[in-house]
Amino acid sequence: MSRDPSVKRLRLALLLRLLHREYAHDIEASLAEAGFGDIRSGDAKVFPFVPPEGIAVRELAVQAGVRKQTMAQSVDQLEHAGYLERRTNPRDGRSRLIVLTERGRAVRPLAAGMGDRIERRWAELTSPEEFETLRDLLHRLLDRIGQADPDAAARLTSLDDSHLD
Amino acid sequence: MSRDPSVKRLRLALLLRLLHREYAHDIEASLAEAGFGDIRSGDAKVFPFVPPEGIAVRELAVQAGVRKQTMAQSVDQLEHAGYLERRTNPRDGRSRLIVLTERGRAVRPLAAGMGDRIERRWAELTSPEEFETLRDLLHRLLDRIGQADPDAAARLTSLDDSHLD
DNA sequence: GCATACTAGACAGGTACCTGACCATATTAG
DNA sequence: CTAATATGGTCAGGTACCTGTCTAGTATGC
Repeated sequence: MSRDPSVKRLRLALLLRLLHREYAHDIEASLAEAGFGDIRSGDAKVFPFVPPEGIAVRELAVQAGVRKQTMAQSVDQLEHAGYLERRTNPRDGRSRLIVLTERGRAVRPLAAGMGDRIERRWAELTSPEEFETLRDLLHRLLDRIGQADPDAAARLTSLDDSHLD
Repeated sequence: MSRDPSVKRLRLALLLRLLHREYAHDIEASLAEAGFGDIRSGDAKVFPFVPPEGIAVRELAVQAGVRKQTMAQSVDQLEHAGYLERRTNPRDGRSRLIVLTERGRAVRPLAAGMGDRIERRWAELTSPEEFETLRDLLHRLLDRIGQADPDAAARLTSLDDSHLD
């Protein structure tokens, strides 16, 4: 793992931010190309987690690693755009079941594969081994941070899907 | 680099986001602890780049890796809170020079060291070698993305400080 | 069987970024 | 020296998250 001293050592935070932004741009481009330009990149994360029988907003939030309020906002957007519906949950009056509409079902396979495709493309830009190493290192670092700091652990619960909020 | 199959493989985007959020939380905690609770984490990035003779907003933005509009917002905040001033630039009527106030100068050394301290702490949570590898891999991946895609390259100019906007 | 938690979701508001359009000043080219 | 162009800064508006608080339903404990 050679270190090139001619390259300015950028702050880690900047590297993380730039890479995350590229990811979002890629998602957006994929959606637009497939004719779903009205889905915003942040909302695409919903689709892979909506099963045919429906799912609660809270559970969706845990799966996607965001707060329930953030997920509720995405669900609002997608409901408005006609990709999904909120149904009452006959088994729990507080909860509502999110289900895909016809239109939403058309997006599902695309959305599920999108993240994989981007990661595969990136893996090929360096090397698959290098990319897996990168993922492992990020994961390990997050785990260690969570172990070292209970507050951080609470924020990182999405890693082991205990509860959020 | 052992890969533990029992750990759920999280989407790269989620790992990046969570780690970036932890970084921001740490910055915030450091500021609050040092008595600068009125500085928001995103604005802290300004301090390390303001030299005694002053600097233009645009140049600050390049250094920090954000758009000039974003930097202008941070400068507004910090000016309001009394950490810096905008002076007219005698050499260019369009430009204004950002300089630290007395109060701002008190923050500078702290702000400059904060990022380093967090990175050092994180490096110790795994191992310094592992952390440097992580940084290198992030950097390499960004470089490759920039090489492969001119559009991405344009967004990533902060890596080689050519122009933004 | 009713008071006391606990939960799902909604509502309000904030942060750290982003894009696009615009204006005033500076630079350059004919 | 003027016209075209480039640049620094601002204004307006949007996105993807966040925190805190509230309400309405549900589950539990005596």
